[in-house]
Amino acid sequence: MLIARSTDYAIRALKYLAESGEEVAVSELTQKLKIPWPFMRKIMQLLGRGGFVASKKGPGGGFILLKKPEEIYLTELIKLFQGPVCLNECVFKKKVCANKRTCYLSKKLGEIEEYAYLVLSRINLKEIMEGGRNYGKTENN
Amino acid sequence: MLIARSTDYAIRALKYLAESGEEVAVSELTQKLKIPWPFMRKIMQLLGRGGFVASKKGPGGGFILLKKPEEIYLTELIKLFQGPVCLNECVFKKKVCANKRTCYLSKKLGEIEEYAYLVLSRINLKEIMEGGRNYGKTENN
DNA sequence: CAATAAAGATACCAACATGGTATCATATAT
DNA sequence: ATATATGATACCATGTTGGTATCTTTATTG
Repeated sequence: MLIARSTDYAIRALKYLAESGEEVAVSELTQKLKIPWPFMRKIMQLLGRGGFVASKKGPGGGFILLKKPEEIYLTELIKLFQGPVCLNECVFKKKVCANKRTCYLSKKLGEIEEYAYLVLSRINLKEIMEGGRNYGKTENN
Repeated sequence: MLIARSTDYAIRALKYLAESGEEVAVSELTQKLKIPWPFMRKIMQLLGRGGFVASKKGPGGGFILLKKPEEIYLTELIKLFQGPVCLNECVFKKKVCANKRTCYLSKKLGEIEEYAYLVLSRINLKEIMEGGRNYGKTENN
């Protein structure tokens, strides 16, 4: 799977922050986005460490977007929540396959990965917000 | 990950069968390919059910290739061992995301998946055998 | 025909990743 | 001072996947 749940939640949260423009507490996020509270907190903390949002403690505190939506690229979020985009890691993690360079399959998988990265690295939050008018709304809303 | 360990083992086994041309027992496969015996058996059984190989019981029995290498496509093997190639399944398995059709991200992920499928569906065993002269040889051999 | 060598079927186990929870510490507004 | 927010971190639950074990069935061969 290219996009994990955590990444998806992060996108929704960032989108919400972008639309709000002001400080938003996790309690609000969790209510509006219907995402489990402690999990949302964890995600916001990571976003903080990743430099996407700033946090303010205390009453009235919360999170605020640090970057412009058009500066937030999908690959960066994926990297933060799932590690580097990778589709072709050789099956033999430890004793790495000796023939990485000459392996035909590895080459082909590499091509796919490259393409995937290219597409993903061009997608930014702004695009997502505009392109999918209803991103992040499930059947239940 | 696009290719799981089981699929990789299957490819190696098929390659071995193709090169051998005759009935090969799991015990031989397991020795030559350095793959755990019971796991190899399981994989061969699946390959049998998938119609890639025929089996013969009893002494001297084993598995023999049913198709020509150029007729064995990677996507079919992947489907057999990992299920359908899928990179963009919506995170919300049960209550499926209502906006699949209008979701911008889903569209983009779909494009990637399509490309991946295209590349993979064109790769056949013959190509792998020729292209990667040493496919399936790890550092230890 | 008995013994043996193979596969068929199936249930089980272990390790790891991921989604999700809980708790205690720290900062800040009022 | 107290309430409300985040920071850090450790823990738990579930699913997937790699891997194992066992019992049954079939066929060869002496």
